[in-house]
Amino acid sequence: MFFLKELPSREILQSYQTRFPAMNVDNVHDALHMLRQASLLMRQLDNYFAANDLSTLRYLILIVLEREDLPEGLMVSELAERVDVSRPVMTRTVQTLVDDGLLATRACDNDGRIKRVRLTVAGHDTLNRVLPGYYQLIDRFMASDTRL
Amino acid sequence: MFFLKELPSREILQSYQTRFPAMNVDNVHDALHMLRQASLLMRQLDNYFAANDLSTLRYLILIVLEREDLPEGLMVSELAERVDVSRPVMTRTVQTLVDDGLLATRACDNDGRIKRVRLTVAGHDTLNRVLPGYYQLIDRFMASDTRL
DNA sequence: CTTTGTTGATTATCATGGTAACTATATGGA
DNA sequence: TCCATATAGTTACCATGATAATCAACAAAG
Repeated sequence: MFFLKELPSREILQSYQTRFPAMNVDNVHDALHMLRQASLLMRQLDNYFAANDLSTLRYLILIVLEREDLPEGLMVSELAERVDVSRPVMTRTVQTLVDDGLLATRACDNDGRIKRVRLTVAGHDTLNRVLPGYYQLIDRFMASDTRL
Repeated sequence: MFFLKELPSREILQSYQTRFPAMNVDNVHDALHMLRQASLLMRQLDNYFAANDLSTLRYLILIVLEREDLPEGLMVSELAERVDVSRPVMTRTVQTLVDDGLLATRACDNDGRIKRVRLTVAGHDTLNRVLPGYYQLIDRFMASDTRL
């Protein structure tokens, strides 16, 4: 994600308001502020995960699997649904996590179409290694956030 | 951008808190909520711009140029700086906007390295066509937002 | 005036998101 | 049973972000 370095001031938004009366200056101002804050936090998170051989998506897959904690694991399509990403992207990303030893897959006995994905021990370990710094990063970001 | 469909409840965050005492439950909760809201709004904006032969980046380039309103226009690197995107991406995207007739470029007289980018009439028209719906979309999103 | 370094823009390549189309398996009705 | 349809996963391809390397033009020092 990315966003404007310098957001439009309220004065500039006011001038747009005369051109487009439907707009609400406060709502637009708040929305732009939120988008920028989210953009900055996402960038920090991306960098943090990248420094730990992960990505935001790879992390989310691990955390979802840990949270569900099903011995059978989850289907690729269930993961895609929960993380809100397309199935082809999930297929590809799960494959890289299997290659890296953080996930394991098994064919389903009853249904030949289904592949079940679960965390390996290394996957659990990676999560435990990464989570403290993740929470710390969020804490610091929110503490320094000059919200309205 | 993307994000979890279902965020961890406060209870789940509490249980993580016992494992990782450094984390602040409220901060993490607020941060995750913000990230998801931003993700949902970004998706709506992306769809809106795509339906108007734009993208978020293409829109931002147009709005920055209109806001600065310099007859000479802006350099590619100045645009990249303001929109917070890499210069190669800016080069590529400016080129597509020139191809579509929304921007025009001119070499600088004094300095052969510099290329100045400015809005065409069609570029201005596109902005004016797109802005009302853009503000309306943001207004509606913020109005429906169940913030904390 | 030439060499050296800097700056603006671009090219090449990679990463990671998406959609469309395909394969294999399962399911349900004629 | 057999065919039509649906579902899970994948493959192929495209869009758009990044970084590293390259090219051309400028500037400054010897």
